[in-house]
Amino acid sequence: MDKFVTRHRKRSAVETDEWKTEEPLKKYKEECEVEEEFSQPIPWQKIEAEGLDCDYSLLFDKEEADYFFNQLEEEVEYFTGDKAKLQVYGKTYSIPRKQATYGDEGLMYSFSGVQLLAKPWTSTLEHIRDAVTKATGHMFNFVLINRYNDGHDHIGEHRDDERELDPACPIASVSLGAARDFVFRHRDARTGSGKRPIEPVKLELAHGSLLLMNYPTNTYWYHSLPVRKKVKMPRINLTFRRIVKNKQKTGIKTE
DNA sequence: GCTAGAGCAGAGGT
DNA sequence: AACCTCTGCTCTAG
Repeated sequence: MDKFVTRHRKRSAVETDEWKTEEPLKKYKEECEVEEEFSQPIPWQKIEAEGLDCDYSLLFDKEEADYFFNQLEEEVEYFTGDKAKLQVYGKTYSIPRKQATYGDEGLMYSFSGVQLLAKPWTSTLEHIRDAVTKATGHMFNFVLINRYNDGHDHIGEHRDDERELDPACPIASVSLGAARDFVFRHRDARTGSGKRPIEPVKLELAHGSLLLMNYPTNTYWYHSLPVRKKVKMPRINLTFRRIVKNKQKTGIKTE
């Protein structure tokens, strides 16, 4: 039996034409203004296990999420060429997804051994970032964007490199587009000696959802976005982070 | 309901 | 942190 914490709460609208209008942005801005006056916290779902501490919520309703998805599809410039490749066991592969990075001016980060400069925030990304800040109380100076074209695109099990991240600031993962399964596995439940029978924690990341990964989740738990061949539509994932300047080194991978 | 085959998902090796 | 292979599970057409 699956133990998914959440199931499709809302049907994805990516397969419809509903978002092809300017109305959602107007409505979103109006709602932001209303929220200023009648601000009430969004409902969070706590996800906990040994050494794992996450919070999950629906940050955007379907209309807002559709709008942001569409905007990002038009705006985001993903890496191509060598920057979209990766060496594993001596072989070069194209990474099974698309990636892009945006952030505060001058922020450097390392990826697959190459130092790159974060692109400047777009207005859409600033909107989303500010919504996340408003919902969480945390500020972010960097976002890594992963685009999964369909259920064949995926990311393998990994932990985020915390050495250049501010551990007091959670990683905030916003999902837009197709809902995808997301799996946490405790490091001690993986292969090798000293293996312990710790159940994986599985969730489904819905269109418009926000997953906060709090300390010390990334110390003990690996996470992945597994292949799901039945998924035919794209998903865009934004992981907002706080990078500590002068502490930057290698190996950001994300979800 | 039952069965056989296809396809999917997960684990381990490289 | 990628793919490949192997194994076991689930789904479905007949």
